[in-house]
Amino acid sequence: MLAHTLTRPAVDPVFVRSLQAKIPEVTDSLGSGGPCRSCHPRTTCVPTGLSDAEFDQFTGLITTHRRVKTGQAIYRAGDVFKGIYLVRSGFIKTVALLEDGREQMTGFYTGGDVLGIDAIGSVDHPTDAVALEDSDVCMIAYERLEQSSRDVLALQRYLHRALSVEIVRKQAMMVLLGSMRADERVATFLLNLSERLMERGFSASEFVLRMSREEIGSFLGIKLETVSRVFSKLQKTGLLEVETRHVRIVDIEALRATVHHEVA
Amino acid sequence: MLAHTLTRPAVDPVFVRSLQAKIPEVTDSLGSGGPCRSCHPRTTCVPTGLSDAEFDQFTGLITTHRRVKTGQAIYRAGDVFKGIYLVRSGFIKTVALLEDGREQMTGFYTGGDVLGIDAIGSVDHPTDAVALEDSDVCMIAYERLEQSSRDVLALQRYLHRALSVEIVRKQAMMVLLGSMRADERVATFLLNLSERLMERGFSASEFVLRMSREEIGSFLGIKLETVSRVFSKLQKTGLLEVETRHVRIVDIEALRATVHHEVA
DNA sequence: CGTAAGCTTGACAAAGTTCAACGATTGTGG
DNA sequence: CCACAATCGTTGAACTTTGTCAAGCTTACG
Repeated sequence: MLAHTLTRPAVDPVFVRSLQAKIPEVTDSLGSGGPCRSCHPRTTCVPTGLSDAEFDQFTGLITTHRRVKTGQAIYRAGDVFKGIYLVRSGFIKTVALLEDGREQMTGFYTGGDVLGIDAIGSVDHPTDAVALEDSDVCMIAYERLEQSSRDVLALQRYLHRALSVEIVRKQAMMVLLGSMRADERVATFLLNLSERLMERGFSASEFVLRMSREEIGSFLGIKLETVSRVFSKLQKTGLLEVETRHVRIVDIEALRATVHHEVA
Repeated sequence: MLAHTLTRPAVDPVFVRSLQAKIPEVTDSLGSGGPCRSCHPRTTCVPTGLSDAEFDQFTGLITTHRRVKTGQAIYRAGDVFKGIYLVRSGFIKTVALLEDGREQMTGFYTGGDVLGIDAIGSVDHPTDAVALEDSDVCMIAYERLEQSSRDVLALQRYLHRALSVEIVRKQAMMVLLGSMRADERVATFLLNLSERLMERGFSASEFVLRMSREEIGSFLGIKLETVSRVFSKLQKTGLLEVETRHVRIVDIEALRATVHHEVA
């Protein structure tokens, strides 16, 4: 019953700091009761409705704890699926590769997100997962999770929710890719990012993009030049301030209005 | 132990027939041991690795068996999520609706597919499910499935696989929507359809589309006119024969080559 | 049998891509 | 620690693809 000693710390208020002072004292917290002790509890990450015993059971599932440097892969498409990953800190992209070499970004994952869950019914991973900055992930072996989610209802629900979140997000991306114009896509992207950062305690209006224009474009189904042009346009119209990777949302309402563009 | 009396009949060789002679003797089979007795077992539908007892347990999960007429909804976005559906026969589309009225097709489902699984972690359904022809679906109440998948490993795996299939399909659609040109999208769509029909025992080269050009377009992120033009072009180049909704794939290899268009 | 809905095709407009040049930022090795 | 190379980002101009609008035709349905 260590759960009451749990430090779920107030999250870093300066978002940018994660770019400089990365990798907190991981090994330390590993020494004192499992790496998840200091994880931020989210709906998508550590289940919230767990008893102390259940929480211990959950953190006990963690098999591996891994640091990845910028550019390194956590797994590659075709790798044998061993388990899912909880992102502890950092920023990770997942990429699908077509036979002819074309790439499509399928998702961005940050602290509190569940990664690699799309492989859950398969033998191997369908995508690459690559760190966009030095990151920190925990693996839960699928076999153990499978077993435990049969024993503990809360874990089963947690797993189903994580899967559902993934489906709903992908579905939302289908809508974006299938029916939005470039400026709507970019606006939606920024609003989503803003919201997710806010959930994690960062500023909703000012942040640093960890991905290149090309990666944004690949995610949104447009070219990097188009991304750049939309940024410039949004800046010109006063909704946004952009300086390379530093973004400040000036008029969030107008940005929201951009998405549901009234066809004049 | 009734499982050996199971009639998993050879599937209808004439695909078109499902448009005329729909709805087999459902009520009869309901009377004699559950509607799933006559369901075609698929990786995505009835689990294949079940013992007789497990199979009975699975079919015992079916709460409701429902017929829907063309145009009727199985559920609407916002409806309370009660359970997932197994498509027994027919053809169903799922549609996401944006605030400003735009629609995006998120999927097509036919015999053997699992429907509504994207709601599994939520209170309500995120999409509409509407029948494109008279169809037949079975509902499995989520509460019961949740319980049973904790008791029976094979059911747990089945559920996970169904969820995974959904994610992987959506991911594939993201790739299509994010990186393919109109003719590649249409070709991919036809090839997928062909493959899925073949899996179900229908002709892979000749079939009837159950959806309109507009619905295809919505699914593929292009306008109906573009769908129509691509069909015409593929016909002109001899890869395809199209007559309104009747399609015959003439040169499947060339169609495959269309997808991975060598950028000359 | 007529009407509505769905499909095709053409001409034109708009959005996004491609290619290219240049400026800015980052990271590395001298 | 500076300088230079490599990568990344911006912008312009021409081009390609797809969307839009409109008309005419076919098919399905009441």
